Amino acid sequence: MKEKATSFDIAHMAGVSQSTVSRALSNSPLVNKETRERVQRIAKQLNYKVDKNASNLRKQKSNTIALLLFEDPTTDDSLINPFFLNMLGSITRASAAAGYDLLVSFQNLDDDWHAEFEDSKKADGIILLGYGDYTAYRDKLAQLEEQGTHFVRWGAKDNDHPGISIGCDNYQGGYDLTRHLIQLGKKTCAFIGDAGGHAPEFLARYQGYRQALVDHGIAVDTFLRLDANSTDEAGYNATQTLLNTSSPLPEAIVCASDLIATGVLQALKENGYRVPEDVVVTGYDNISISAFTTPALTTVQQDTRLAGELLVSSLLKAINKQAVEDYLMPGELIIRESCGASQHQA
Amino acid sequence: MKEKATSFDIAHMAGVSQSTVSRALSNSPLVNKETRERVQRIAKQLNYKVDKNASNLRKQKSNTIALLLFEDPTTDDSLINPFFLNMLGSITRASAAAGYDLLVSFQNLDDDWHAEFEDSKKADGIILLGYGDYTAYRDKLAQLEEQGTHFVRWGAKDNDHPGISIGCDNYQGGYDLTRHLIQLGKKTCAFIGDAGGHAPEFLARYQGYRQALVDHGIAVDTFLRLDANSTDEAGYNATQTLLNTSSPLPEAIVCASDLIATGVLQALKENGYRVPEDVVVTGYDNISISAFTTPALTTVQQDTRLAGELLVSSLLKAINKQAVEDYLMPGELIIRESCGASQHQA
DNA sequence: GCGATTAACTCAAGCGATTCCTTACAACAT
DNA sequence: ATGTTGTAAGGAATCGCTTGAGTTAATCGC
Repeated sequence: MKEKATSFDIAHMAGVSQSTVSRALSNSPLVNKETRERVQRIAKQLNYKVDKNASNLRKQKSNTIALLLFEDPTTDDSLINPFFLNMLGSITRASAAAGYDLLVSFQNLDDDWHAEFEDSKKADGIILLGYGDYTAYRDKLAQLEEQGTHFVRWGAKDNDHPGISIGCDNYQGGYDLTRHLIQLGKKTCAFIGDAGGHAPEFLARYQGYRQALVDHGIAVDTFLRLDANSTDEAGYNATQTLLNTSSPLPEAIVCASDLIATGVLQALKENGYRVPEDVVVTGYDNISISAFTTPALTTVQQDTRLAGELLVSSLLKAINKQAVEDYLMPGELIIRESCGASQHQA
Repeated sequence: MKEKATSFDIAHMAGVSQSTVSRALSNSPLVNKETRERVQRIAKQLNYKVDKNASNLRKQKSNTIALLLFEDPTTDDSLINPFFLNMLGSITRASAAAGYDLLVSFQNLDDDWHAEFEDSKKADGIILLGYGDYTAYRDKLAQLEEQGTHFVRWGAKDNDHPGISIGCDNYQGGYDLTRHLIQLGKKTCAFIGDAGGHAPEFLARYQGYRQALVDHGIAVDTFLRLDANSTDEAGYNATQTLLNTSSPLPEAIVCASDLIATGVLQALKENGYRVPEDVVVTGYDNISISAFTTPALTTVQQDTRLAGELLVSSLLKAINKQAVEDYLMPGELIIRESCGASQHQA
């Protein structure tokens, strides 16, 4: 195996200095067009590639974004929430489009993640992704900020938290969904999902749900609010609880995520209830599964493609010291069979 | 914002030379235990992290794996096949466990990917992931090999291809699935999936299907073989074609992937056919959707966790110049309702 | 025609670690 | 006292590239 070529080799072959090679390869106007093309031709011939480590070391920047995916510690770690998997896909695309490499890493919220990436110069900035109770990690975020680390966080803006946030308007989504059910004539709505605050997203969805009830003069019944983290299993269990404690069954069940909703559908089916005839169900996220359940889930779609692009572009702006603002994306109501509405709406 | 500390700063504070700091931080036995601990303590205090670029440059190795995900150019690029998304998750975990960073990148098969990563010293090795017709890219793989780039490829071993492969035994999977249907009494089985060779995985599944038919004395009817790439839409369309051309309907439809199978289910439902009563359907991959379709899909599960671990560990072995062998993992038959069998089997 | 401008390069100083090669010093045997 | 180990640490040369400063030689203005 031949040694890998360096810029000196190219310089030698092209009969110019090594610095000229460097400039030529970065299309600097400081070098004559002919020389530039000659150098580039030779470089291509030798299959030469700039050594990123050397280049980064010298430039003190890595052209790399680190993506930290936080696993929900409360769920089985063998599977990632499909929603985040989609986000990962879209972030990958967006950063590639911006010419940045993407370093992906799974983290536990408890780990020492806050000092790993930008400090070691592996990345110019960090994207934080995950449901999760950032509250307990506020100090770590604060430390990131104090270190001057550039980062963006997925989630709704919370004034308590340092740093910039890109997120979906979960409150509005929960509101829209619930209002839709009310307009379909449902008088009693349960809510299944961890609204206790571990996942701020879920809490916001709950609050939207609650406000919709209030605005339409429906009393909020705390017995109709059940805890569940974002798994189908938790949804299944919560439904069993609901069936045991609440009689008659509410007319609608609003779930904090599609994953929960699938478990709910399962439990209802096993207990002989028909959806949407006996009870209507809604999810949240519009993960790929939700179009294929029976009945297909009415849900709220978060635009993961846009989200990925916004996360990346905001981070890059921050890196380049431009002003960046938090952004709250609207969710889109996706109406399918599980809510019992027949007409579709864009 | 204070400047980031370098090893010189630590050296100065600890009253030792910079080379001693470097040794102390890498736990070299060449430095006295007390000195080592003192240096490490100071480093932690200053929140010092070794500069990866400098370190990598000097060591000529990056402790990073590049994952190249090839998109199927024939499908809508906005969505990634959920199976590969799962693989991505498991590879991420496995490489993190091995202490390697993971650089993720989406590529078109047509791009210049073959010379990007290891050459520029961004990664010590490459994992190639994607369905796909590697045939047309054999020369690129060969070039990788010639450059001395370390890489592992997801997919079945093909003697035509350079490099090592980790894959699932798609032939056996297709065989098992089809035999299962035959044992359930099905006499006519269609196959939907691109068996034309674009996706070698699909071809192997088809061949297994075919052999099962032959072994049980069932004639292979080429009219019952339909083309479809791995999308639900393609499955839907193929089913329409099947309904138009084949009468009566075959007793079973074997699909090359779960995604295809969901489209098939959809089309059958819209045309008033019941699954599994009128016709049974099987998928392949056991993506998360397949447990939630109605009826739930009988399919073959590929162990993505094991696959990820094998890909990573094989690559690391190759990097360390140890012998590596191709590996063909067995698939596991997952029996659900769509094949009409009532009993479950592990 | 001569100083001033400009285009096109070359020089050389880092970037921050790693690591081979010395050196310093104490302990021990001769 | 002299030579021989062994242990701990320092010196300094890289790794391959980027970039500010310095050097030519040609072009320009008046």
